[in-house]
Amino acid sequence: MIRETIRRDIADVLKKLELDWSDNFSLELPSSAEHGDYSSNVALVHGKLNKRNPRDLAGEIAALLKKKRTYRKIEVAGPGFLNMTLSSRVYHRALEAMVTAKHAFGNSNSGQRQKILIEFISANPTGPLNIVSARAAAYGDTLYRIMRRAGYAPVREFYINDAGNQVDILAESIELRYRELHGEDIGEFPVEAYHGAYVAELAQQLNTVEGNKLLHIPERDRLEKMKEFALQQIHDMQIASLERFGVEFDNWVSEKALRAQGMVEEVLSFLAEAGCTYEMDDAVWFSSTKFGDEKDRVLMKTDGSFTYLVPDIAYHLSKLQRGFEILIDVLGPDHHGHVVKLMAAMRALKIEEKQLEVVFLQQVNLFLDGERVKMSKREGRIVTMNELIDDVGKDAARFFFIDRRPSTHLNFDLELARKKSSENPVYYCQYAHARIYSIQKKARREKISLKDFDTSELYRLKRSDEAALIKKMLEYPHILAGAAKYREPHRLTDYTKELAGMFHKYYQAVPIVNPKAPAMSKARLYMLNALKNLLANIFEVLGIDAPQKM
RNA sequence: GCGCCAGUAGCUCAGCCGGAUAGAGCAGCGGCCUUCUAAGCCGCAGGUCCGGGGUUCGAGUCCCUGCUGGCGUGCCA
Repeated sequence: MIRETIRRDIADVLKKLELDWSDNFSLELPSSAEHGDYSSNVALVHGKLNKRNPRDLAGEIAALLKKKRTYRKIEVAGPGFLNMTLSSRVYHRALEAMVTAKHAFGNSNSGQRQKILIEFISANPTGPLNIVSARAAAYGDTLYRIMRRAGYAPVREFYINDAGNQVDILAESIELRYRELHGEDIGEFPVEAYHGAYVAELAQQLNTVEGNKLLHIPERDRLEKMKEFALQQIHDMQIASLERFGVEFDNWVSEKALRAQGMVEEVLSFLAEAGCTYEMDDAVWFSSTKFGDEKDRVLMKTDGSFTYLVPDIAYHLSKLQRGFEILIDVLGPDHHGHVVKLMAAMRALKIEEKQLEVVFLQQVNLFLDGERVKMSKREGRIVTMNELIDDVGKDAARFFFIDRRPSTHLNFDLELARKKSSENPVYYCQYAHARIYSIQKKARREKISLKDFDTSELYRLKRSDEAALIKKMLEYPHILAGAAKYREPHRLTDYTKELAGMFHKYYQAVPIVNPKAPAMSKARLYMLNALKNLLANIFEVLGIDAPQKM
C-alpha cells in the first residue's frame, strides 16, 4: 500500500519532468535509519537513461515530491539516492487500513489471475512418502497458498506413475512376500525388489482378503491383481500422510489413464510430424540434439514399449491443453537429466520455453546428535513422512522445510525441530502470537477495551520501535508478492522471524497494558492486535497453527 | 569429459534479480524474572562473501576463468 503510493508519486513526478521512463528502479528499506524510511535509486537509473547528472535529477525529483504531504523529509545522498522520510500520519493511516482489510491484508492481484499448474511430489506409487517428498509437499503446498493470495490462479496436481517398470517390480515384490506367507522358500530377496516392511504388510493384507486363492490363478492375472491392490493401498497411504501434513491436491493424474486415452501415441505422431524422429536399431529415436540435448533419446524401445519420456511429454502437453499458462514442476535433485530431454521436446513442439518452470529441490539430510541419519532406499531404511511428523510435529516440519531456499541442500536438525524454546524458530514465531493473546487477556481483566477506539489516538505511537514495527507489518504485501513471483516461500519465514523478533524486543521494552495510562494502552493494543492478526494470517499461509497459549 | 545446483561468522542460513558501514539464529562469554508467559530480552566476541580477472558511479549479487562439494549424464522411473 505504502510502496504503491510512493511508486505512483515518483512516476507522476517523472512524467512531469518529461523523462524517458522505466519502472525498473528500486524502493527499499535502508539498513540505517539515517537514510530515512525508504530509499530509491530512481535518479541513478533515470540519469543514465536520459543522460543526465543523477544528483541534479535527484534534486529535481525531490523538489516535486516534497510538495506532497506524504513526505516529511527528502534528501539526496551519495551518487544520487533519494532518501525519504514519511510523516507518521501516513503510517498510522496505513495501519488503520490494514486493520480494516482484516484477513485480506497482504492479498494483491499481482499475479493477474495467471493460470498456473503446480505439480509436486509425484512420488512413485511404490511406497510410503519419504523426506524428500515431505519437502516437496511443504514447498508446493505453501507456494500454492502464497500464489492464491498474490492473485494467481494456481492448481495443485499429483502425477501418479502407475504404469511402467517400477510398479511391475512392486507387484513382483509383493508376490514374493505372498508366496513366502504360504510357506514357499523364495530364496534370496532380489536386490532390485522393494525391501520395505510395508511390502510384507501389503502381502499380509492381501492374504487376509483373498487367502490362498491367488496361488491358483494364472501368473499374469495374479500380478495384475496384486498391482491393483498395492497401488490402491499405497495411494490411500500417501493421501493419509498428506492430510496429516495439511496438504491437499486438486487433481490426481494417472499415467495409466493418460495412456488409455491415446495421448502417448499422439505425442509420437506430433514429434514425427515435426520431423524430429527416426528409426534405428529397431527403436524409435528423438533427435533431441537439435534442441539442446547432448545425445538423441529413445522414445520407443526395441520391445515396442515407450520410455518414460514419452508419457511425460504427453502429460505436459495435456497440462497446456487444459489452458494453463505456466507449468511449475517441483522435482527432486535426481531429475536434472530428465528435464533436459523434456525441455528439448517442448522446444521441438514449439512450446514457449518460459511456460515450463522447473524448481529443483535439493536433497534433505537429517541430523541427530550432530550426526547424519543414514538412509538407504534399497535396504528399506528410509525415514518416512509419517515418522517425521510423529517426531517433530507438522508445524516444525513444514516450517523447517520452507525456511530454506529451494535450491540449497537442507540439513534438517531433528533435535532443534523438537525443541520447545526460542532456539527453535517455529516456536519463536508462534510464541509471539500466543504472547499477544495473553496481553489481550490481561487487557480484558483491566477493562481496557478497543470498542470505541478513535484511530486519531494512534499519534501516541511515537517510539522508534513502534514506528519500525508498523513499517515492518506494512511490508507484508510486498513480501508475499515477491515470494509468489520468485517462487520462494522462504521469504515468508524469514520475514516472520524478523517480525516476531521485533515484537519480543518491544514487549520487553514497554508495558502494553497499563491501567494508569489507558489511552496509551489502547493505542498499543490496537497495533498489537493488528500484528496478532497478521501473524495468524501468515501462519495460515505457512500451514501451521496459531496457538493462543503455549 | 559435459550439464545443473551450491560455496557468505565455528555451525545452519538470509541478503528484497546492481546500491550506501554484509545480516539473523544456533554454539561461546557476561548480564536481566516481586511485572502483560524467562518458550523471552540486553551486551560482548566472531568475516580474504572459495581464488583470480572483467563490466561501472557502485559487485556477495552480473560476465569470464580456475578450485572444492553434491547431483545428473539408462532402450529405469
